[in-house]
Amino acid sequence: MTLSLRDIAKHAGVSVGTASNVLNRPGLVSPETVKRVQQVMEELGYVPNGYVKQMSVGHSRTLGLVVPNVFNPFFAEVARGVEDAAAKKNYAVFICNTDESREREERFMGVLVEQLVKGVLITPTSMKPGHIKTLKERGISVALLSAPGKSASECSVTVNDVFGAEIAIEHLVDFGHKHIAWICGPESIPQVVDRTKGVAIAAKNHKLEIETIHSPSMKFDGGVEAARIFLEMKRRPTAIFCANDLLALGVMRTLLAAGVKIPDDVSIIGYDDIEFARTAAVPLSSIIQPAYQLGYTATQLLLSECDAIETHAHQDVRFQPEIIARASTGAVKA
Amino acid sequence: MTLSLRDIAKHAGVSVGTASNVLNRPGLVSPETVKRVQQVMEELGYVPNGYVKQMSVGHSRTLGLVVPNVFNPFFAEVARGVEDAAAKKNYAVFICNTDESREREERFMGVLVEQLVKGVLITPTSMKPGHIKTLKERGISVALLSAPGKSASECSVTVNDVFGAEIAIEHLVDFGHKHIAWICGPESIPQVVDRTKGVAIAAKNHKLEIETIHSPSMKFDGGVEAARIFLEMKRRPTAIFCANDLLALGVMRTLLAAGVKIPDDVSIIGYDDIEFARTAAVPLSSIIQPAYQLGYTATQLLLSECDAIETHAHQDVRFQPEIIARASTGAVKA
DNA sequence: CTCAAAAATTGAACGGGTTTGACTCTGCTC
DNA sequence: GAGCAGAGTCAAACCCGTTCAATTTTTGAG
Repeated sequence: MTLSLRDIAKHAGVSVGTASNVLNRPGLVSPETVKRVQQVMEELGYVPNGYVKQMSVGHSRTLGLVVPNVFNPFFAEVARGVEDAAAKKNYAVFICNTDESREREERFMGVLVEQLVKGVLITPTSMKPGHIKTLKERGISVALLSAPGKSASECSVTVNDVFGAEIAIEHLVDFGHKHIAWICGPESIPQVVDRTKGVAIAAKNHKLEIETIHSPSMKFDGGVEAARIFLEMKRRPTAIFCANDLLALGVMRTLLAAGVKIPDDVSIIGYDDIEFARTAAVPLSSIIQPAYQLGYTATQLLLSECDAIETHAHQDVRFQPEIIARASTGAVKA
Repeated sequence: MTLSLRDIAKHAGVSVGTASNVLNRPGLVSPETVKRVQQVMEELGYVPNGYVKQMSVGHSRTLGLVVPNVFNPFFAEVARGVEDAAAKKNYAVFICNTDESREREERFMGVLVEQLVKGVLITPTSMKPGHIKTLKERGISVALLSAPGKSASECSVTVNDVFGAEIAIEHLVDFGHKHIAWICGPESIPQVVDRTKGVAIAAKNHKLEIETIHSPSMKFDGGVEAARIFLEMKRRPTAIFCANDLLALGVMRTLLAAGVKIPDDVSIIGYDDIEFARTAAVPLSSIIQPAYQLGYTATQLLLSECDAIETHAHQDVRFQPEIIARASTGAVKA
């Protein structure tokens, strides 16, 4: 049914070996033969079977990108960086969306191993390093995306989340806020942990009162839920720092709907600076992360490891976040 | 290096065939043997080589999802539907982002054929049906996502785009608008064509004056650009209908920045009702499409075709869009 | 024209699963 | 105790592109 290289060889009157060489080392084959074989391939519409090829060669030209939520514009931007870097080296990218679920994360690990991907870029949702060990045992390179590499057995590209949280809080302090709500996501997420650390440092430095509200997810809904909790507090903080923009937008919507004025009654600042932050009802102040860069750099690192696994030295690249102040943060009203 | 089924067989003291049967037809193997082999697999941490397996079987358990822009929340939602439906039948999904580029679309087609995906879900950016034929020749099932199936050789799931555009325009007409700008994307995109049709029908029915502004892309930037053109018109329309929400948000931002009041000076309505439409500076009126459903249904259809290719009858499922009116549309000011 | 070196080509082995036809046991019937 | 069905197991064939040692053809110097 499907066309095999043997069919091509037969049609072109050459051996399989020669046909294979036409594809992979045309230098070894005489120009006329190359032309003839290529013509037959063209005519019959031959496309090599990638599975067999990769099996024969022993490795693939695919990468896996495992992120908690592709639908978060921040990760979308990261993914774009990854794809561009991968495409440059002719790699394809398998995007895996774990939806912040441990179970899905594990399922995908299995799929990736089965698919014999060459390398995996992962933003771990759970801190469990077991997965990564499993991958490495199978000879799959791993790079950590926006999570610090602790094991020193893989590359990582991060943005300084501790610092990012610090400058976010300091921005609020500049406006005179002393009582601040910190809406954070699941503590299994490394970024959340670091940002919480940053909040704590800033709180200590400036003697702030921090109210932590836990959201079960880093998504829009989580923000809606957190805002409800916020609204029920008897003594409301004057400002809110959210672990990402999606949360912040959820919070903003809920607060506005409840008649809370932003920033007059409450200031809000998010994290990630996704495209929609600036188009929000009240343009959202946020912390800028170089998302595209993050993905691009991580992929370059990963591919350099794949290409030269022996000589490769693991690196941790760290970017610095910046603040972008918009209308959602302002001075405390008396 | 890597563990093969032969290693497992040797360790468990059985033949390769039996080991294979343990994995695939445990019914044929005695309970004790199953247990013993499984134990060995567990201990040694065996993961079957997916490539070989798929090669041997001749097909994979992967689907390709080819969309113009994963980063558009609408497609993100579609993708989620696809993933859920696929996961239910234990398929993995390869997400391919064409970025509205013909070249990328073609490149991915090659990758998908090579990867021997079982089926492909595609939202064609170009109208070129050649790709699809190529896929079908290779025995890969295809389903069209939100594009009408013309060839009757595949399933399709669409939302009635002609009607959607009609109700959008009629909504504007209800507010007294007679002079309307239609910001449309590349005409190679089937949805754009249909929506343009709907605009034309409504224009005829209500004797409207339509100004068409072409945007090179369906993305945020396209909206920014289109808005600049709009601002330069000597006699500005009183309302704008955008081919999708991303465009509309780009337009909105640019207009607001230029001091245009929405909806007092200009009404804006988008298409897709992405999550961010309602959180925009001026909550955006839009046309709701059942995005998740779209993806889910298309995948079910595709998988039913994959499972029973002979008995499968192609279907065209068509959803109806609905309008959601928000603050961005209002009556014409005198 | 000869012969060795270079170029081109061949064909079989390989990889790691699946599948299948053959074979060996059981346990049962008559 | 012969005959037989069915369960369990095995070994070999197969899938298809890659690779490489072996063979054939071409080239060109002497």
